[in-house]
Parts: sequence; C-alpha cells; structure tokens
Amino acid sequence: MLRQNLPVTLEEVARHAGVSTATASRVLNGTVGVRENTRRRVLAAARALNYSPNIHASALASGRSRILGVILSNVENPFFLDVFRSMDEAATEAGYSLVMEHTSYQPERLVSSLKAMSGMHLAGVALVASEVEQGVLDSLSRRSLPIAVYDAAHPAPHITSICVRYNVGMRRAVEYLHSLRHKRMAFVGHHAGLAPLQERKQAFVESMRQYAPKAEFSTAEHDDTPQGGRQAAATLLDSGFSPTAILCVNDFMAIGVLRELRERGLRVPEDVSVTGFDNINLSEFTVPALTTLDIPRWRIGRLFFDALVNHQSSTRFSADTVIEPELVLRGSTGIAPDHRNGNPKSRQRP
Amino acid sequence: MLRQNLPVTLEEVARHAGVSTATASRVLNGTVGVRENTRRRVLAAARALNYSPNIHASALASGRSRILGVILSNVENPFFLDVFRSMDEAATEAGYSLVMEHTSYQPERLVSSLKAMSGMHLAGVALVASEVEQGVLDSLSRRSLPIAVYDAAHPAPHITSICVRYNVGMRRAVEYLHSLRHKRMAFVGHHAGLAPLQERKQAFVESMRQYAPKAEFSTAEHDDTPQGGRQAAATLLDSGFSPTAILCVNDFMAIGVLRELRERGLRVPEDVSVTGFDNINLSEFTVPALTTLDIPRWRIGRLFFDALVNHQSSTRFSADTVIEPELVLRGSTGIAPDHRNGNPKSRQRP
DNA sequence: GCAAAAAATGCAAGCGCTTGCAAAAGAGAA
DNA sequence: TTCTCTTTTGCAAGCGCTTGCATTTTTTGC
Repeated sequence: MLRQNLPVTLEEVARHAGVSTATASRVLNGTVGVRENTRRRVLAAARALNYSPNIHASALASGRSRILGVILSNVENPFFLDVFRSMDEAATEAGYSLVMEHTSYQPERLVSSLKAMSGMHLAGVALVASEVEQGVLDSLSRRSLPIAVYDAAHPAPHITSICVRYNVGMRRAVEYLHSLRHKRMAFVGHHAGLAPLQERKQAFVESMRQYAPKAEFSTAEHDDTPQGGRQAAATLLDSGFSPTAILCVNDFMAIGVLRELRERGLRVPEDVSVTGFDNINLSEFTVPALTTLDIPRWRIGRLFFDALVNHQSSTRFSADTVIEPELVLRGSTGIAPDHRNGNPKSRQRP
Repeated sequence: MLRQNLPVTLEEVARHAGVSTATASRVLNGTVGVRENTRRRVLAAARALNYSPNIHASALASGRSRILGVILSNVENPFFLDVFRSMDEAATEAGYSLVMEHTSYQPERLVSSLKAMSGMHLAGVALVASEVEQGVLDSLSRRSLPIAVYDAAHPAPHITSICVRYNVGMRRAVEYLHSLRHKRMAFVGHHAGLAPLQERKQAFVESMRQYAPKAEFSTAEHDDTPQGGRQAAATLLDSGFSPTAILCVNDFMAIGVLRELRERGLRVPEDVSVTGFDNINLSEFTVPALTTLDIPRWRIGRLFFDALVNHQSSTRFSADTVIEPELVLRGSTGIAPDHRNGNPKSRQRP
C-alpha cells in the first residue's frame, strides 16, 4: 500500500470533476465566468485529491509567478530580518512566497544574487541592501521586473525607493545629546566604502556642524555586528579622543559598543552616553536599555511588498516613500559628565 | 534605445552558437559528451547574451529543481537563523537557492508551508522546527521529496534527523551547577505543548533527579523571545520559589531572564546563576556574558544541506546525525549564594 | 583508405499549466 | 418552439527547457 504518491496534476483534478483542464484552471485562479456549480465541483475535486499546483508549470505558462525575491545585506542584523519578516507576512497573506539571499555587503554578491533571481521569473525583487551601486540600478531599470530599493539616493526610473531620512534621525540624536551638554561626540559606523553608509556618516558630521558647532567629534568604522561595534569603540577610545557620547549607525553595533565601554570600566550613561538606530527588539534588553531612533521596520516590509505587487500593473511605479526616524529615549543617554552635580569642569568618576 | 530586454532563452544562445538547444542545454548542465570546441562556443554565447536559465522551464522539464525549502519555527531567534545561514552558505556554493518559511511554532502553519512547498517541486525540505507532528512526518515519508528534520524523536523512514542531545547538554549544565552547590534550580522553557520542547524540559527534570537529587526545582514557560524569557522569570520569582540558578532552554530567552533579574535587583551570578543553550553570538554580549551550551549551528546547516542534496540519489537516507552540546563557561554562573564567604546558611545580599 | 565502433549532435516529444479563440449550452425574446 | 444573444466550457497551442533515441560526425583498427 505504500505507494509513492506522485504529485496530483490539474488534469487529474479536471477529470475527477468532469471538466476540462481549462475550466479547472480558471476555477483555481481568477474565478470569472464559471458556473457556481462547476466551481464547487472543481474545488471539491482539488481538495479531495489534495491538489497543489505546480508553480513551475504555472509560472512557465503564464510568464509570472507568485514568488518575490529579497536581497538583504546582513541577515544577522535584526533590522534586516524584521523587514524581511514583515514583508514575508504581507506576502504570505497574499499567497506569495519569498526567496531570500544575503550579500554580507558585497556588491558582487548582490549582482550574482540578482542574476540568479532573474532566472526565476520572479514577481519582483526587493533590494534591502546598502551595496546597491548606481550602475546596477540603472541596468535594472530597463527590465520588466518590478524592483524596489531601500534608501537609494537616486532610484532609476521604474524603481521604487523606500527612503529613510537618516539625516533627520541623526540630527535628532545630535540635538538631543547637545541639549544634554555633550561636547565630545563620536560616530560608529560600518562599511565606509558604500555610498549609503557614507551618507549616514556625512549626516552625522553635518548635524554636528549645524547643531553642535562647538563640539568636537570623531568617527570609527567596523563590521556590522556587535563584534564590529566593539572593535570600533575600542579604536575610538584608544585614539585618545574620549567622547562623552557615541552615536551608533545601528543598534546591532551599539550592543558591542556598550560591551566595550563596560569592559573598560566606563559607565553608561554616567561617563558615556550611547545611542543606536533602528529600535530593534533587543535594544530594550541591553544594559542599560538603549536610546535609539525608531525605524518602523514593520511598515517598511509592507511597503516593499506593496511596491512590488500592487503597483506591478502600471509600468511606472516610483512613488517613493519617505520615513522619518523617531527618537526613543531609554537609559543609555544622560547629561554629559562634565555637567553632573553642578561641576562643569571635572570629569567625575566615583 | 531603451528596449525592454526580454529574457534571453536557451534557443537564442543555441542559435548564436550555431548548435541545437539540446546541445546548448547539455553544455550548460552536465557537461558530458560535448566537444570542447562546441562547449566553448556555447559558453561564450551564453555569456555574451547574459543568459540566465529559466528555472521554471528547467524544473518543469526535468522534474527537479535546485531550490531547497527551509521551514523554521522562529526566525527571530538567532539560533534558527544561524542554521539557515549556514545551510544557505552550503547551498549557494553548490548553486542552490533557498526558500524559507517560518511558522511561529504553529503546527498548522507548518502544514500549510509544506503544502505550498510541495507545489514547488523542490529538491528537498529542511524542517528546522519543533512543531513537527509525528503524523506529518509519516505522511511525508511516502513522498519522493527528500526531507530532513531537526531533532525528531522518531523520524519516519526515508527522513533524516539531525539530532541534538539536549538531555546531554542539560545534564552537563545541571552537573556543573550542582558542583557549584546550587540547591534550588529552575528551568525556563517555551511552548510546552510541543513534544520536542516537552522533552527538553523532561531532560532537565531527569537530570535534576539524577545528578542533584537533593535539590529543589521548578519550571516556567513562555514565548521564545527575550520578552518571553523575562516573563517566565517573573512568573518564577513571583511564585515564591527563589532559585539560585536558572537554566534556560535557549540563549535568546536567557537574555530576557537576565533582564528581569537585573530589574529586580538580583545580581548575576552573585545571587542567581543563569545558563543558556545554543551559544548564539549575542551570548557573549549579555551582561554578564552567558554561560551556555554550544550547539554547532554552522555544522548543522551543512548537515541539512548534505542530507537533502547528497543523499538524494539513494532512495534510503536516514543516517541520523547526533550532536552533543558542549558547556561554555562565562560570567553568568558562579558558586551558590549560600556558600559564598564560607557562610553556608544565610543568603547574602549586601 | 574503408568499415565499424564511438562520440557528438540534433530531433521532437513532452513537463503541467494558461489562455485566445471557437464551440456549446442556457437565457430571453418573438 | 425557434432564433438570437450571452454566458460557460473545451480545444489546442504554446511557455523554455530536458532527454531518449535517431542521426551524423569523428575516431579507431586494419
């Protein structure tokens, strides 16, 4: 009795229901112009046989599929994963599946992933990545494949860009720390070679010039991991410049920054304030909990899905979406040490 | 000039190279029985036209594809993600892609994901999940689709199981804590309703009976998140039973346990010792760093890949693999409070 | 240099599904 | 009942690729 139950085909369903495959197909997809009675018979047959359509045949015949591609820079960082999850949620609700690739911030891997995906005849591809080069974007814009990009400065025609105003977030952080009397601040970033990340650092520098003109500042970069954050913090502190506040490009790295400070006996926020970016779940669980800038990852994933699927019909879809990060205050920031206890000159360390 | 560059087909490549599609196909896949000269021409044509095969056509014609399915219980938990990543790494190297779904530990979602995947004619499916019910496994075992399961107690025929000896790990943790004189221990788990997780709790209970027979113990369960860990710890502590050691079913929840203890002014490890499980990257970054049991996620992902792809040829593939967790000592565990400072009776709290 | 064996290539039939078009079946009007 | 006009259905041609088998080309042995 242990038969290999081979996949049930549409034809079997159709035969079982006493109709042609054409009708069965119509019932199972767009249910237009099919008599209710027939519809029910086909549906019953499909259920009875436990039919599940062969997506390859379907994709081949129709020239479209219900699979979306997602390319992430770094799956390890919960930020990207949250975007992925929310996109997946939207996709699943609508009967789509997701294929995911990640690049570790390597532009070449982006290109090869893209090539692999282009053979999949996907319904669209989301580039949630920082290593998207302008050339790639331009070459993509001629294809019929719907594309949406995270935070691209100059999206090409036909490409939607979901933009996050990192500069606004950075400004808010700087303003806030400035209001706490911090005079020496530092920025911890990663992958300085990539344009979008370069821009985030630039946003810090400009915010400093504009909103805390008398303050000194410094920057350091390392990998996008807690280890990288830790390393960057070490570099910063070893350099002799001792900041009273460290602004991190994201929460994931901030975790490492907090660790390095603790390791060196520096208290947060008494000696050094730290801010993150993204407001990942874990940022509530650091010690102390992290002051950060919230980016609504949940919304972003859905925006990506909508950009790819719902605007797909119209050939032109580049209504870019702009999101502004909101400051979330927690325990990792406080008044600058020089100004504690009305003692504005001496750096206290009890 | 802005033409929509439609996908290049095999036929165009063949024509360009002056051969038939049959030959072109043979060159691009198994390169057997093709003259070197022809081979080069086809390859050159493919490159020149920037050909990328239509996987749907290929899958349909050949009845197999180079896509693997992965089902995870909880993408949020870095443990699962690490397994996914390592599997992805192995897959990418071999020219495979991965489709991932996650279930949030809901058996129904497992079933529906499986159904969706079965329409994809995948090369195999990895069930890295705890909500795999025996019935599902049995029904799967009759299909031709290669399947590998994480830690299934009773894998069905033709299904590989990658097993982790949680009981060994648990025993090691209990023995270690017992050697530190802990007499009141607690277990923090999640999703008590699912058999594999039930077993892990059971492993704790049995280890306690066997290796710390005079100690008291208690257990609590909540979601598999830091928040859940925190909640479970709260329940535990509110119950009146005040453990000197808490063993967590994984590191992700342990993060929340640490937070709750800190919130209540309990010091780790002076007042309470905490152990995790998995040795995720973040476990080095908690405060204090987490003592845990290492599970080689990196290896596991590759084992999954191999189980699915390499053993695929033979019809029988159930050489189960067994892994034993190794204890990793860090700062979150220490001697029981009753025994500090040669003061075996009073619980000190300075 | 020729026949036979071996190797390389091409032919053509699908894989399971979609869909334009034609045919059949109902519905409505006369 | 008969004849239009709709609405439902079926027919059949692919979608781009793989692969068994037939055919052609090359190699080998004498």
